[in-house]
Amino acid sequence: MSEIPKAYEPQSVEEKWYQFWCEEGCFTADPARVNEQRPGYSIVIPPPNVTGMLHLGHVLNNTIQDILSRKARMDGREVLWLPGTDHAGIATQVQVEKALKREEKKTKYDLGREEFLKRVWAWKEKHGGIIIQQLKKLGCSCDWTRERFTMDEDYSRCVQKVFVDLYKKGLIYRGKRMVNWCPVSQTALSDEEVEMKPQKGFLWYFRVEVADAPEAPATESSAGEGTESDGKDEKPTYGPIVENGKTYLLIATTRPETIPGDTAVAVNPKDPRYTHLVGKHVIRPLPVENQARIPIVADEHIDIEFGTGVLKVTPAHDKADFDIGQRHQLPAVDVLNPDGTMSELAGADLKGLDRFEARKVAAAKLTEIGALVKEERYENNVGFSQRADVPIEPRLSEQWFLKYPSVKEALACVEQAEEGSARGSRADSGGSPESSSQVLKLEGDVLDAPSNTARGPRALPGKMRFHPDRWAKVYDHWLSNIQDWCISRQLWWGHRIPAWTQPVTGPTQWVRALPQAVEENTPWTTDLQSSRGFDYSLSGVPGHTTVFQRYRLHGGGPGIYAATLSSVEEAKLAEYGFTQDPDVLDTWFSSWLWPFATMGWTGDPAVDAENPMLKAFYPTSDLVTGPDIIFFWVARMIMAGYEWMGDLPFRNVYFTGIIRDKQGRKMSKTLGNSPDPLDLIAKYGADALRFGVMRSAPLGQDVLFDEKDVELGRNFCNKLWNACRFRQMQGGEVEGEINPALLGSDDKWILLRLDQAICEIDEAFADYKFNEVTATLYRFFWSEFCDWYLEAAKAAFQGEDPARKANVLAVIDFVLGHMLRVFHPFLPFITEELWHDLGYAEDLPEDQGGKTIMVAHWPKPFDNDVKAHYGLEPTAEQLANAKYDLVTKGRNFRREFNIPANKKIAFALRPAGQLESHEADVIRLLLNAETLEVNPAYVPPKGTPSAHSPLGELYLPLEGLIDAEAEKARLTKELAKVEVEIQKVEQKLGNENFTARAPAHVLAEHRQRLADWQARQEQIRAAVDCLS
RNA sequence: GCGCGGUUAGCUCAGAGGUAGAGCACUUCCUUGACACGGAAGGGGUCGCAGGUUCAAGUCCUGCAUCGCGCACCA
Repeated sequence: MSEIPKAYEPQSVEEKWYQFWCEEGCFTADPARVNEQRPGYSIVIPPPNVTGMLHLGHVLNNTIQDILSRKARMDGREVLWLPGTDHAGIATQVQVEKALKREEKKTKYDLGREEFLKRVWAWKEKHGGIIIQQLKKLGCSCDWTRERFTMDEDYSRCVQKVFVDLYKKGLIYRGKRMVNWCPVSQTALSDEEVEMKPQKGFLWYFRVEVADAPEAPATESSAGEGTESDGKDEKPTYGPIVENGKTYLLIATTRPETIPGDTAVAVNPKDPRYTHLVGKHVIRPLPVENQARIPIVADEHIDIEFGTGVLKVTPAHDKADFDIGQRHQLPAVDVLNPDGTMSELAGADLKGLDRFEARKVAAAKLTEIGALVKEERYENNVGFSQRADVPIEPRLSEQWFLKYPSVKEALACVEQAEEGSARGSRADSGGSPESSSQVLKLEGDVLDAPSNTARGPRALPGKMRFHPDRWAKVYDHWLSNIQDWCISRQLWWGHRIPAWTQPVTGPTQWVRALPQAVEENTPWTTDLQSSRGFDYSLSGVPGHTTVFQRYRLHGGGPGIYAATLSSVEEAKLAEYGFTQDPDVLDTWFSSWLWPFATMGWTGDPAVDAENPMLKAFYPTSDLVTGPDIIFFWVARMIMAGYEWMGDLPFRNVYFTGIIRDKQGRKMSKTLGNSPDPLDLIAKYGADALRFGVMRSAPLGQDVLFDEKDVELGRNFCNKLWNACRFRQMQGGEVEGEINPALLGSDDKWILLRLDQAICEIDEAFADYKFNEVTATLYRFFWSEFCDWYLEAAKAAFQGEDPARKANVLAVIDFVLGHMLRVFHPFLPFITEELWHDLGYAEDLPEDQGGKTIMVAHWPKPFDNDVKAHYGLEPTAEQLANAKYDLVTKGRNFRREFNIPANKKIAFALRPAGQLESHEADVIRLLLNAETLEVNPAYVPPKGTPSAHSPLGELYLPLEGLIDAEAEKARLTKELAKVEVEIQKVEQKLGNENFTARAPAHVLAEHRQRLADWQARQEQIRAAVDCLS
């Protein structure tokens, strides 16, 4: 034991212990140690981007994972918290491209693919470890020996394997379709990467001439626009315009620049205004040099109410239009380049312009040719690229798609917490895998045995639970309506698609080139109808195969696709004239394998069945992540888990809230409202940051972050530090034996409070309510242990009884020893430091806290034997409570009568019964009294303030110093309050319905309450009498 | 449009049928031998609104208001 400094200084402590834990291998999981007595517990980290920097979201997320991991270790489980990063395709590539431009003024094309990728790897080696280092500062107990990266060789192989497997199953296909195109990143995106945002723009109304209109009836309105009768909101009505014998249609659009791409206009077949024109043609106004005739088609999709009821159809640049085009066999004219500029086909006026510039020019052009009728301000939802924050461009493009596998299983496994039946599963998870901790039987003090509480809404066997469970509904909805996943990205950084292609130029070309067997067995497939591929070994080397499919694109030529994992086969394919697909896979197509690809999964069932890591740690126990990636990641991992492991990937998913600033705004770099967690750690300490964040993060709510929370965390640590320092300053034997015979009411009270706290904490843990745990920790340690128990203990320390003093020390050690352990998951550093400083590690076996508090046993609530042994009967608690109540009232006198807090004054107590002298000593000390005269026959001088308690009457005899009138006023005020309470209770008890129907214990409680208030009333009245 | 969440003390949030809670902020007093990153004592709420169920409603039900978040092809 060394002297500890007055204020807690986290920096050196944190550094020292983190290094110690790592050097001693405290975080390293060993699958060989897993058995019935020692169940495995596992979490895979949601891999942060290699480009990433730690932000408060990471702090929240990873602190929770660390708490779960550390708690599980103390529960006696073998814990794997598996860390790593993902390669973040677009984000990383963009960063490196930017750096390249800045430093060398070059583009990736200047370097070429291979050289560019070298640069990305170099960049990754240099910057990729930053976030990992930051997680270490936070205290994360990840198994760093098993750190993974999604581009690791083994991991990449898993990705390829999965691709070929799905391809072979006919679930992956290539198709020419409308995709979400990001003109900045110049790649396709999945639907999930598109964010709808309201945009202010214009609705342009322009007219087009019907080229082959029937003779206009004379009665036809000649105006295209009218207004509906006399309504206040003048809602224009539209119809064909007849003017000078010509018929025109009025069309509303937000995107006039795409007019050159229009290949039809469409109306609803039920729209009487236009039915006679269906089948006719209009003259497309742009480009002016190419005013083509395009048909008027009838399609149900058109909303009669919207705009003019006429829709321009641009199959190449709108998803809905594309579908209409399919239904009516319309050509698609692509008027945009991949970078968002207008193409040749857009015509001379627009060609080369950026799409937004072109929009203005197109509108001007319409005005110029007299086609524009009007423009109005308009707000609509536009899809934005999440990554580049620019409007996406729906674009017809050839991409790889995936029909999601194992959807049925994924839908079935997540328990929907509905009213009724599902509620039943809340109770004991008797048969659940989580209860495997119940088989734990560890020797030692009952108080030291690990907790085996497995209450709460944990998942049933084979099932999964979301916390909070409302996300199950969101998940369910998404999974029930999913579209095929566009998995190819036009990037260089990522997993290159292991598919090779060769277009078929002539009817027999490929047949000559490839072996007969391939031709005969290779099925045809299209993007609408898939089938299983044909497996063949081109090289003839055993175990090396290629999967072939013959492919016909929509409106395109036929081709052959081949997918293989084998480099030997790849060489052969090259020989036969195949080229590898240049694209890479969506990053999520690799992260969805994270829970098992990180554990050495190979895809070979025989090998995987013998994999000790998978056997010990799959399925993982808990996943902690943000709800913003429920579709991107969580749902897809569940599908992958079923598809390749035949089992769900995790049992519980904890969804964190989103961290916002104290005004409720999202954290963002541009707002500058996102504090750097490392600064906070430097200023307050990692424990303080952890505690502060956890304290303000209720389950299922967003977190409004305030630096004050971290300050509070620091204060808490400092308080803990000083409480332990106080203990240390008392000296004496460490963790002496507690003698039950010497326990006073305060000792018993704090032991009961400790028991209560442990119960509450276990319960909150079972429900993943971490902020409730912190609330209990805070209350128990600060409001109960420090404010009352330590203060009361000073009476023994100042007293003359060495046996009592030693016993109080033993109680303090007992409580602190338990407290440090329940604090440990939240405050790993300071608890480890104090654990050793106070000498609690000394007598314990190495693997039970002797080396580190990390594996000290989690405290267990007291059983009846323990309670009986220490005499922890409810009356002990009542006596202590009565004492504290009396003390509070006594202290209140100081304020009422303006007596400075530091002035020692004399009190007198007329006890209601027997009061042991050391109990009186405690009261005297807590009152900061000069003396406390305990006298059953005490008669107070007139005008003496008094307070009533079950322990007796407390008096403050300050002759001459007390203003009798003021005291009378005080008592009268209190009397009024008491009378209000009496009235309330009497009213209730006077209600026959209440007395007849309320349960007995409620009734009894009310009667007791009334009696208490009435006694109080009497006492105050007596006191008032005494004053006059 | 559909779905989900919030609305409780000045602020941030707990509480889910039986006497309204915490932290911060505020007021007064206190550098007393663990801690001023501290101690003591206080003040402060008709629990968004309106109905209903109940002996009893922040708590359960129905509607409404309001803020926020998902999902959705209205040009």
